[in-house]
Amino acid sequence: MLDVAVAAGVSVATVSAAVNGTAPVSKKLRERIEQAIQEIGYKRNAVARSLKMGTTTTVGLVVADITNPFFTDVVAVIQDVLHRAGYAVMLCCTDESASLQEEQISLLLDRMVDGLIIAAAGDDDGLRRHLRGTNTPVVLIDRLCHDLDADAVVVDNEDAVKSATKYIIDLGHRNIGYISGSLSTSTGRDRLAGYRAALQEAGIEYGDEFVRLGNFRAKDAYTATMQLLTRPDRPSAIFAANNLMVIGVMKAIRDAGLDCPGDISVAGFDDFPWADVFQPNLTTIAQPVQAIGEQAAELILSRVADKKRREPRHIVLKGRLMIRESCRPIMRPR
Amino acid sequence: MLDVAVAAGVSVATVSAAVNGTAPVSKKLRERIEQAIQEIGYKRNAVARSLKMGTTTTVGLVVADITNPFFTDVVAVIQDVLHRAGYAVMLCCTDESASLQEEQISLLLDRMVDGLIIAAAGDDDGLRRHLRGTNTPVVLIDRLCHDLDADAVVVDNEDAVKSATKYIIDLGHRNIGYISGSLSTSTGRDRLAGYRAALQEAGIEYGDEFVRLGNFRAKDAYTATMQLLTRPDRPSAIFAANNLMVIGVMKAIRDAGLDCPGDISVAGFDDFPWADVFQPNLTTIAQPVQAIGEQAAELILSRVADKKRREPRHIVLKGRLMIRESCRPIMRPR
DNA sequence: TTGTAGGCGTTATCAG
DNA sequence: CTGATAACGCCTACAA
Repeated sequence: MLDVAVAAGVSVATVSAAVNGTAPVSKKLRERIEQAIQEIGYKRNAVARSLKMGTTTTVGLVVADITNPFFTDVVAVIQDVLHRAGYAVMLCCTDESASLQEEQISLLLDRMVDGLIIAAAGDDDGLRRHLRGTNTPVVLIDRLCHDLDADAVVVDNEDAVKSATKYIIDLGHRNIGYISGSLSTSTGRDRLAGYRAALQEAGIEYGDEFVRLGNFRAKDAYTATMQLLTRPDRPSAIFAANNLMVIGVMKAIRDAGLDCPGDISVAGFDDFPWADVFQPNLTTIAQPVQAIGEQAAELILSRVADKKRREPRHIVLKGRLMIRESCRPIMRPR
Repeated sequence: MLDVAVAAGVSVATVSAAVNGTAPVSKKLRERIEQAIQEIGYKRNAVARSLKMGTTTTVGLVVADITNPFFTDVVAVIQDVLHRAGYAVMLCCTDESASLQEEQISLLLDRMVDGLIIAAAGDDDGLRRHLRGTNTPVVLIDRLCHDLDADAVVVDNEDAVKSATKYIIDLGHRNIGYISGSLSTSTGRDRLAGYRAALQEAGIEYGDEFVRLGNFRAKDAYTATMQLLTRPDRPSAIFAANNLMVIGVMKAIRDAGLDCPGDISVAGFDDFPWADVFQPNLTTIAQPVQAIGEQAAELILSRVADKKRREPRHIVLKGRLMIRESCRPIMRPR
């Protein structure tokens, strides 16, 4: 910047004013400065600027699994609106590990991100500890954190799973397997609660033996499903609590020599772009990814702009049941 | 840091030395400093550090489409190894737009990233112009940029598509449709070249009417495929030049009331985790995503560590044809 | 309208 | 071993 200043024969203050439009600068000088900038190839150093201003125009985004299409969809829209607002996003991935998550958040906080959007992984304690200290705005997405009064945008998981389970029950199923996500996340807990609520409402007794932990991952879901399938009273339907796990469920069904939906019905949380193209067409719960991303981005933007507003805002959106062909009615002896 | 210094009764210089291990500090003082740090809850300000050091321990990662599973897989491993090395990654998404790409690169360069990993979108001119000026290390992934002597890790696209096309030809197909990616990317061009090479080698005449532009997107691939399917001499097989486009192709085939592989065979670039679970099991070319990510990350790391080494290194890996069930032999009248 | 000077939090250099 | 001090590049009073 100093180079530009001498080249244009002005002071650095004038250059700064011209570049940022902070103070009025005569047209003549502005032009000289523009030209000098071109010639020198000057680029403003955002690091120095950040140090002085105490703001980085960067927000940190930490998600549990960047490989999960649901998260990538959300990340894409967040990235899009944040970029439009002049913000960069630093993406971190925690691999569903609480310790990695703490590291990543530290890393982001060190770099003075202006805000943090987090899809929390694992245990809430670490999160709270890390976030309590700072006054960096935080918005939680997808998963809530108990006792942390941050903004959040989530889906009504319980309601969504409840209606999907009800749909399966209405098809005549009674033995319904459930492949659960990690219960240390709010989504894991809420979705399971939806399943139980639907069962209870239908007067079906809940049995622990029908729910198996899949940890939101295809591999774990595979072995969990295998356990279900080898039971003498194997379920006639299975619900998987996220997209990755549905894949594992389907793989297990195939390897067990079974057919979906012929032998067993399947439904899962999260939709796929290809869900209605390949067989069997999967019945799923579609999340409003676009809205989630937009709301999260706007929430963080408004927080950053106005740090004082204190009452946390929770936005809860609805999932949508996409009925396709992977669930089939069952004839029950009467 | 000053607070820590006064709390520990030492100078900031000593604190800095203790924190970074830059200079020997007596055990006694070190302990006092440690304690003061705990009490105050001091965290080193990475921005100030960056300004002083001229290094941000951050690398920029710009990809054309964060929604594409191929890219997310690669991003995940890059993120992983970079994080392990203490680097943060700033992710930007260009949506296959050249202008957006320039913006994103500017943004990253402003923030003084130590290195740049780029899956280039669109036209090469802008890229070159932006990258020539800086001496920030760059490694290109997936797509090359003509006349830019940067490190790169790519797949031998021509070879991979050639062998896939040969496989289809050996099945007896002669009219083979090709849904191409954007020809302003090296992958778009190289993959098409592979298709043409296989045709030529088999003595099949190449016809422009059988190749349609899908721009690496499902939607464009859908309409492109529809054009192919409504021809009187509709192809008996179609190859799609990436994962997103295969989805579009399959959707079009379904909507045209056709069956794959009964009526028409399909193969595509990029594998899916679920490719062998749903019907039809898709025949694909699997890319070595793990290796691509690792190599790219290590390349940028070594560049950052040692800026002087000048000769660019190109790493080219091989794709692997995953033969499944979406291509079927054809009986030809003789 | 323009210039000068001080400081953001660190680190490096050099005396003590 | 430890402490004072000068940058790093930018922005903002305040003065001219």
